[in-house]
Amino acid sequence: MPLTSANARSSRGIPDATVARLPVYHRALSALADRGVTVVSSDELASASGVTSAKLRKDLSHLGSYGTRGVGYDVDYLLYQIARVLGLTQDWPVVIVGVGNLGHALAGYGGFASRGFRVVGLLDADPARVGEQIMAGDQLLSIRALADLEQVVAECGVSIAVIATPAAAAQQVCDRLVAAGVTSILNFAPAVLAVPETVGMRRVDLAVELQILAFHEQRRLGLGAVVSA
Amino acid sequence: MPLTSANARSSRGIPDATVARLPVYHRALSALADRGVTVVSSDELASASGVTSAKLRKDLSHLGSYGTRGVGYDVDYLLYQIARVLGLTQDWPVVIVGVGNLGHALAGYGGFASRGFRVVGLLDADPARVGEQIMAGDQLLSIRALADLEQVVAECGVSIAVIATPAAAAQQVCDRLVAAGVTSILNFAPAVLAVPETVGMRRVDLAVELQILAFHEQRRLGLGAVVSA
DNA sequence: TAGATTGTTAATCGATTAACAATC
DNA sequence: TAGATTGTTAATCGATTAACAATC
Repeated sequence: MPLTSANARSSRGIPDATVARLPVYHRALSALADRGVTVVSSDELASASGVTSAKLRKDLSHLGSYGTRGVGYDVDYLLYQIARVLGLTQDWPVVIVGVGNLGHALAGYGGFASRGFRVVGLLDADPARVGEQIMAGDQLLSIRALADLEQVVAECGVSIAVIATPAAAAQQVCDRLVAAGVTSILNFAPAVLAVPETVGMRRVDLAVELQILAFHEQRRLGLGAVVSA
Repeated sequence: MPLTSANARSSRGIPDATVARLPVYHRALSALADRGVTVVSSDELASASGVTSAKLRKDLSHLGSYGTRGVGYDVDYLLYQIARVLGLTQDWPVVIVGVGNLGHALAGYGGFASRGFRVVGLLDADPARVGEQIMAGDQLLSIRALADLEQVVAECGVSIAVIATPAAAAQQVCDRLVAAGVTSILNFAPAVLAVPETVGMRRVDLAVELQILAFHEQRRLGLGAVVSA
């Protein structure tokens, strides 16, 4: 989903609506940089991002004054500034719980690493699989026992976890992760997870995208969607 | 990500912000129904969904008058009404292009089937894999040749496709899908896909969730996220 | 200087919220 | 009838948009 807008503004004063669009700009700028473009106008970047130039300039103005009047924006510099605001310049240690088909695929999935999410731990409940070597991004990791969950989280400073277990195990894993101090959970198990209100975690439904997509398919003639992971 | 709100209102007059929350209500209602609850008040459903009761009632009022004053909402009836609006009561044929680790996992992933997305075709470029039998939801499917793409789309009335190919192949597959009449593409290849503006497809970035998540992690003390697929 | 393009302003529009009349 | 809870109203708040002054 869209992210539910529980808070109107982030602490830095950047509106949520703007933050939600920054990754789109980041992606468009990356594509431009790959093509060797060094400077881009708000008009060009806007149409590459599918927004109006007025909205783009308004959004960027919340980050600071990174453009040059009469010229445009330096692609690399703007790319860095957006990455910084989004936390993409930081390293985010991630643990994956459940190394079945999906967990295995997610471990190898390049989309994590390229956004600063570094898989530092693979956990599985099956004792027979403990010790198995798996490629996670550019490094080889050994599957560890589920019992080591708390230890891995503490050792590596993990604050983000991916649950890719069977549905039946998901809630118990979730409880242990929260207790261990993990503050973000990406749940791929087909289960609704409960977290104590006091923890203050917000819930984001990836499935929302698919459902809205269906809705729009049904309602709007010829209006489809490209969803990118 | 959040769906970009290109259009303020859908054709039925339901605000986009409301539509984006309907799947959350749907999920909360499902959990209640599973627990045997038959009637729920706006207060109860709101706290189960993480919104205020005022917002919930306002949202539901856009669908119609499905509650009973002094009593609450019938869980099953409301569930059906929301499902209908979201298009979950319809069958959406889906084709998956690229049956590697991720494509294989997605084919078997229960989250598709339970939301009306029925996998009707599996395509792969590797001739050696054509004919291979794969479980997709509750049915056995044979992998077909990539050359059959147009035929499968036409035969099954496919309007939604999942791209799970290597990055290098993604754009070509995307072009063929669009030409064949597919209006929604869920792209898991680590590539930015271009679609002609005239097609009018909207772009939704799943990765946005991860990036916003990182942002919030960084900015807001103790405010995390539960992302559910 | 002249042309181009940013960053900001102010008006418009949609979403949220709290309060309450309607009604079961 | 009395209590409970919906559906709606009106005020508030945030987001979008177009126009333009600032400035490279």
